[in-house]
Amino acid sequence: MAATIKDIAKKTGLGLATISKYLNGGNVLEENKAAIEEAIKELDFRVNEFARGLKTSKSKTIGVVIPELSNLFCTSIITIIEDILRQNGYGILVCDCRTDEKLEYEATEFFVNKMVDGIISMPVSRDGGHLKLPLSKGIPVVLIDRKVEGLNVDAVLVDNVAAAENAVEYLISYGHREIGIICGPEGIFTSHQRQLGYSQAFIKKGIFPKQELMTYGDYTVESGYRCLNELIKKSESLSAVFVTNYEMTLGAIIAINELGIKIPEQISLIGFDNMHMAQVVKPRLTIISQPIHKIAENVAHIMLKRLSQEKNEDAEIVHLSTELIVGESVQDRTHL
Amino acid sequence: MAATIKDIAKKTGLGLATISKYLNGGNVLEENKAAIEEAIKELDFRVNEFARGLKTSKSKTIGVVIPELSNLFCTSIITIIEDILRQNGYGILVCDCRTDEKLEYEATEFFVNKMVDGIISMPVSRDGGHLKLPLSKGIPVVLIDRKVEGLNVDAVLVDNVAAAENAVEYLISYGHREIGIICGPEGIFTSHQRQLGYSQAFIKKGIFPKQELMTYGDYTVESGYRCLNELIKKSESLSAVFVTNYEMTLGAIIAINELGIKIPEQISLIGFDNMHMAQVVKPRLTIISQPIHKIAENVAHIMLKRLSQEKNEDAEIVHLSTELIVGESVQDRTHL
DNA sequence: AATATAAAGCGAAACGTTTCGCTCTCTAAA
DNA sequence: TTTAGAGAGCGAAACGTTTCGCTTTATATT
Repeated sequence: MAATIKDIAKKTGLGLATISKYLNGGNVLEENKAAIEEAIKELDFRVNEFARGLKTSKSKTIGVVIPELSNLFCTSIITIIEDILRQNGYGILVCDCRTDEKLEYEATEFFVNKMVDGIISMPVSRDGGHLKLPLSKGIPVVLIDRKVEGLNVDAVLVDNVAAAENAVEYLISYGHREIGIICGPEGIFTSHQRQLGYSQAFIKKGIFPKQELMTYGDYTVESGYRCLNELIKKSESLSAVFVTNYEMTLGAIIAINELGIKIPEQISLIGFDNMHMAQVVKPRLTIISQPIHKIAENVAHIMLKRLSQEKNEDAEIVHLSTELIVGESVQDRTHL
Repeated sequence: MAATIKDIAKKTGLGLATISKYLNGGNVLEENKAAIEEAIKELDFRVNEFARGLKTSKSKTIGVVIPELSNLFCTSIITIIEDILRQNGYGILVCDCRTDEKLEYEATEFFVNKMVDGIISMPVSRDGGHLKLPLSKGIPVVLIDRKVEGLNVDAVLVDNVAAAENAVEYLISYGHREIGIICGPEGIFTSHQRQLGYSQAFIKKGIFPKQELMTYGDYTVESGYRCLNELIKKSESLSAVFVTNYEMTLGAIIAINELGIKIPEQISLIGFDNMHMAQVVKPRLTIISQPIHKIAENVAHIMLKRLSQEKNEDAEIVHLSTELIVGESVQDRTHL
């Protein structure tokens, strides 16, 4: 039914190889080019990607495995990656593994069977077990947010320890001591890193971080809301809270407002991500901002580089740093 | 390099056709089945989907075009659809067209060129122009949230007029008259529908809806925040607000809390979507809840049905209704 | 015992590209 | 004028499946 290059060849009187050469950017006489283009338009010819793939073993498709599709950090990054990859002819197959290692493994295998040319993963599993299969097949893998030890794989990372440390140091420097933290889920790498930064900031000042000021959410609005209420209950003298992702920051703000507590007079707050939101709320939020654009661009470009090169060089690990955007949600207590 | 069915045939001593039959669920002797399975395991054989696709013209891939990946309504639905489709062997190619008609068109064409077996679209364009191409190629299309006039296409719809009407009627029945609405972007179908329902509720009571109480956001948290502030500025006697999506509901709540206005004593609120969130906030929110699970399931199953049938029957239009979940965010003013 | 029917298996052809190895023509250099 | 070399073009083979049409074997029915 659909036109093939044979039809184009017949119509133009040219050979198969010439049409193919045209399609793949080879040298073809101007007049023949024009003829081919006309025939293509007339017959509404589209390359059959199955046949092409059979010869080239390239699907021009990248698999993306992420923990949650309902997480703004994830989706913001995907949107940008998708944009860049599509402009280069690649489509993205997406799977949200719901922070489940088993599903993550299955999704990755599914992608390999679907013949993806590459895999982008924001890994859930600690050992990156799901990546063994694609790697053994020579399929390039780029990691987001987490390096997997022992695996020689490209990764784009953010220094989460430093991010959290900066936030807490900042609070300490403004005279805060009773600082709560709303962490992510306990098993997750970034969550652990941010908690580590929190503790380090205290330890460097010779203060021992208090266990009861650490609460664990699951990166959702609801859990931020719940954890903030927990903190308020646990500590009478709580003067500041550091929230470690965007959704939980929203939840925490809702809870604080509901309790009629004033930011920053009664409680100081440092949030996470989404500068846009932070600017619009009053008082403007002091936040840790991750370079989402840079992360996504790096991931996409590293992937494109891998896809276009033969030899696999050593893994490229990009480290990006976060920024502390100062708003008005932290009170200066040094002169109190 | 990779094993093919020829290798399996050689190893088992069986013919090519038998291996193929096995792979596609035909009748094969128990003992041969076992032999094939062993060979498959040993050689780590995986069907080459390019070759299969070349013969069958099926990619086992569905393209999904949505307006925004940062919208929870969209992503919640996609997550469920993806789950169901993957369990049936289908992968989903995703494109977030940023509410841009041109990008929507390009994405759809891109998907057609990528040989998707079907397209799921939450359409941005009014005339569904982007769907002409896939439809002309006999590629099944399922629409979410919007029927396109003149196109005989399956769709899963929610009665947004009734949803908004119910919400506003409810407010009116509780004695509210000065009711603001935070609408979505002006060009968008669902946005328009909800606004229509708002107006109808008033008109049915013989009241003429006030232009100045209608504000237009863009379905983001920031715009909800902004619109609520607009409403407060515009009307002194504002007693209730109806917000027409989840993100803007969040933004509105943040704004209300910030202004120190009490819900429901000083202002009543009806939000949209995300029951989970609505339950957790205090006071519990009264919301219009869309049947996200049902929407996604219907879309996925209609698509699967289309993919497995030869003849194309008439379009199936599923209408789902929303629910008004009563919380504590609306004040009874009838006895004031 | 003869026959019909079902089950299981087989090879060859076909799907629509890309690419190898080749030829022919034209221009530029010697 | 001769000779290289580049530019442009060509057909055939190959990629790894599925499927058509066929044969053989086993079982059930008469």
